Amino acid sequence: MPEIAKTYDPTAVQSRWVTHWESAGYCFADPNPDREPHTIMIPLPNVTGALHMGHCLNGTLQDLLTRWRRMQGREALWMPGTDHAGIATQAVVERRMLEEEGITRHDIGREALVKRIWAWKDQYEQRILNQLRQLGASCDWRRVRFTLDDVCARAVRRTFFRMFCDGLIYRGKRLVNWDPHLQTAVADDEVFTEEIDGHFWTFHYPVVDDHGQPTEQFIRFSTTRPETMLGDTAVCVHPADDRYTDLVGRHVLVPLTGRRIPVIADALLADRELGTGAVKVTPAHDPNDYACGLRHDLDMINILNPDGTINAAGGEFAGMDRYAARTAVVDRMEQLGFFDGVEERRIPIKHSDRSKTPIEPFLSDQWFVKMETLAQQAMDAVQDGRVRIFPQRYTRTYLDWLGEKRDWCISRQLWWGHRIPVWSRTVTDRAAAMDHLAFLNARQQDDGTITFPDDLQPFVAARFAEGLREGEQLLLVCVDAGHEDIERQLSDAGFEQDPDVLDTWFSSALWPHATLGWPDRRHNPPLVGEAAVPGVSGNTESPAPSDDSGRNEVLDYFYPGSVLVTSRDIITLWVARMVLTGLYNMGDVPFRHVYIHPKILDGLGQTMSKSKGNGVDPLDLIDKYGTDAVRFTICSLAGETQDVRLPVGYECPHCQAVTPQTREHQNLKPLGGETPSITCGACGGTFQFPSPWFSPDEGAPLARIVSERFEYGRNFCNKLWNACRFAFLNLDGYTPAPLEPDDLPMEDRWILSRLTATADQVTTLLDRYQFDQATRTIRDFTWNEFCDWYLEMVKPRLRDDTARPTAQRVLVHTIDVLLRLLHPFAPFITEELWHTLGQPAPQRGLTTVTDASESVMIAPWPQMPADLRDEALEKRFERLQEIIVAVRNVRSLYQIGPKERLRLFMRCSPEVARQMEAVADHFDHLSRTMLEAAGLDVERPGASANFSLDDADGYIPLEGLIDLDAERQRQQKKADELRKRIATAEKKLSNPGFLKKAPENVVRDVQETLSSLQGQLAGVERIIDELQ
RNA sequence: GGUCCCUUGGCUCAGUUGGUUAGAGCGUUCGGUUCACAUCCGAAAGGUCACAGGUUCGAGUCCUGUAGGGACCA
Repeated sequence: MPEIAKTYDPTAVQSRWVTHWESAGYCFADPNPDREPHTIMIPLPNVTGALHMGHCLNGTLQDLLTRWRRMQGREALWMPGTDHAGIATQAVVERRMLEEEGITRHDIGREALVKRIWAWKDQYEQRILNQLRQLGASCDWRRVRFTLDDVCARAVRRTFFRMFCDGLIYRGKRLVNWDPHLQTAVADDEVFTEEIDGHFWTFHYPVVDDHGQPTEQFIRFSTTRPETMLGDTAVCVHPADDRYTDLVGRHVLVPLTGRRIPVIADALLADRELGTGAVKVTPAHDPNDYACGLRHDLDMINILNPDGTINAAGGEFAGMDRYAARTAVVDRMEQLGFFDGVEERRIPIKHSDRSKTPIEPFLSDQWFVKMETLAQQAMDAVQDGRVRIFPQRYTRTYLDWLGEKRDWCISRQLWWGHRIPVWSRTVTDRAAAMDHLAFLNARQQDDGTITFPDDLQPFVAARFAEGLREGEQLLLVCVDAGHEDIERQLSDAGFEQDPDVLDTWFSSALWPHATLGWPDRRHNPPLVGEAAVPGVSGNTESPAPSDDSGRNEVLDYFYPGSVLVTSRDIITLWVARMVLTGLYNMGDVPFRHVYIHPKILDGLGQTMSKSKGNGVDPLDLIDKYGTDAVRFTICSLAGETQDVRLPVGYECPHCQAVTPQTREHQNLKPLGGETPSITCGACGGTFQFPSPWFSPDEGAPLARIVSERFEYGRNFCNKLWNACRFAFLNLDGYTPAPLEPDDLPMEDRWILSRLTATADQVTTLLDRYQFDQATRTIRDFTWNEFCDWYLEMVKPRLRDDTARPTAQRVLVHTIDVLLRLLHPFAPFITEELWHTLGQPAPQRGLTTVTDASESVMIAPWPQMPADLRDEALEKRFERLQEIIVAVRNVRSLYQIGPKERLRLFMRCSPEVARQMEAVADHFDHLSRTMLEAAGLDVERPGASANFSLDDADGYIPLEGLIDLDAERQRQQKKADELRKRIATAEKKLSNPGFLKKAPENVVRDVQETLSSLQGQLAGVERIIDELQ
């Protein structure tokens, strides 16, 4: 018999099986015509930092689905990989560089910075993939991809090229968040708002007539940024504002620039209630003004240089820093007599998260994807059900966002990412422009389109765009991947590649087909360690080959995916874009289902995020509670509506007291000084703690992160472990043999019935992505039915030579099924127990005996025969449970020790009496009670405790222990309660509306309840009588 | 400003299309070292389902409004 520890120790078990599963290749997925595929693409975590509990939930659910489908016989692919996350990753590396070496990217140049970022990426990619492995993720690790690797890069180039050819990509102006300190644009989510002390100035502009001559009228307005007056191109009022109606359509003069600008009416920008009701409009330096500028076709004047100084458009203020210019502008306006006053005010200012300095809205040249048709197609796919989103309410988020059809800005002024594959040079004369492309034999057609010879056309395209200056033309040439020779020739001919890189989402949008090798239709995608097949033909249509020269079977087989598992903030950023590019490149959706899981919040209710410093490393919790406990708990929390709040604390390494994590802890950083530490409130010792901001000092006392919510999972694992431990200790002499279910004792038939119901229910719940309920269902079965009742009931049989073989077989079979059911939730402990069980019981089964599979991971998902379910039996079993609970209640009430044997008398119908007698043995060992008598003629023995069920009264003689008054009171209370319920039921049944309109079965149920309650009341009243 | 979500015993949460007596874990109280498990076993206490209206024979569940909390988009 195997040695088996008294407590489940996860650590050793976990590392053993991670290695074993991988070397056995169970998680590899390859095209297999005999199986239906099941594909999950990981929502690629970015390489800025380590994974936190949000990713842990995300990964756990994907692994659960993957393992479940694999057991169901599907060829289950879970594709792993990471995302380069352009801005975020470049930002961390730049910040570290600045903090540790005091240098910026301009000091080291593009190539060196990118090299540093690659080093960072290598480190974190490894860390992330390791975290996933420790979580038990059964990804196909041979297929790991990274959004900047060769395979993904080719997909990016091809997509860009196709969109360029289709006229879906264009260059245009756009307001971005400009960080003048770092001289880069930052994304909206890299910006935070902070209130600072500022000023609110009021000025006025003179209204001028058609000849530019001042009239007597003025318009007053207020601003927090006076320097932007240098770029004003309108003054705006509300169309319904009577004060200004006559001024709309006329002009005012900007005194600083001498510019004559219109007074316009715009209900979206102007607010009658606010200040003077009039606002200045600076379209090039304010998002709202920009939108207004587009609506009214206003001039957009950029007044800033990239470093935040005023440019030539600022006239006399040119060259001044924007804040110096602000003072100078106010002074000048005052001198000129247009200044009306100033007040102190708290002003919300947007700051760059990267430099912590204020950002400026800044108009710049960007690349865009036209969304009109692409977005419509992506909407159609959800509306007609080709993609279904669970829970359904999130379809609205998706449709609303896509419905705006705002063009997608895909360029980023960064160095880390896919460089935009466009080479350009300015030209003044379109007709002569083809000379620059003579080496490619380019020709301009009558309609202005530029064509290339047939052998070049599939991978080179060119077009004109507006240049930076008036009248200037830009000749754009886009080249597909794999044609470095042409790129070189373009450079030689004076073309320059665009310095910007593509938005990260552009590459992650392609993830579902790029990782499967698209656009290569002739070769399977390379596995880790293999080189990509070079020289893929540059056919823009990339059709599946019709000849036998090779097929990308992986793409054909695994696309489209089955389900995408992610959280709701990703719906717009990523889900929508994946659908869009999937339809565009593949002509089919990237996945059939999207499952949106809750977000993990910290103890303060903020979402856990890499940038907030409140992330909890799952490995910390795994270290404390074990992987399965973490997985099981987190699954149990994954409901449909609520986010998951996860308060954590630091466990003192000296005394194990827990200090709850606060916002202060989250924000502690060394900032060049000592590593932060915490003083324990219980023992006064100090310790360091894990943080995303720094590494603890070598050898310093280190707290680990704990969260008592995971005790739920840990306790469950231990319970399961011990249930199996008990079984193994009782499997001496086990022999496999087929059983006839109908011949089994009641408890066997009951547990098999319950097991069948449980297996069915879990399957149904997983089908609906109801992970929390599935978890609860399994736990309830395991703990409350299998352990609390079945194991207790089977104990006597395991000690009985005659009964033992059958008991062992049913026990083994039940555990076998249970381990399989639980495996997707808790892979490690189930695998360990599967192998432990395999030693005494290598062959098992109920009606047919087979060899157990070599791993539970590849064992079949339980599908129990429907006829094992016996609801009538379950009903009878419930009565048995009720009686035992009632007896235990009496024992507890009268404080009778567990060893003292009680005697039980039951007054009930002969039929119930027969059933009681059949299970009388169970009374003895489950409640240490002898069933003395059962039947209609049973009389209450004197001095006994009493209880009353639906169809039976019970008496337990307790000589000398019964307190008559107390007993009477207890029964009275019970009777009162019953009368109340009877009144409720009677009221219902006397309601004609209820009888007429309620469904028949509901009425019948109430009638049955009533008679049952009346029966119980009669029993209690009889008992009360007898107590007199 | 728009959209969505949440408010159920001390705490954290379930509650499927409205239908018998609203459940669980933790915590609390009482009692337990019977040869699987004290990360355990047995028993118990504890809820006018945020508030106000409405629909309905019937509302924790559907509708409207109010208050508070949160998320996403602008």
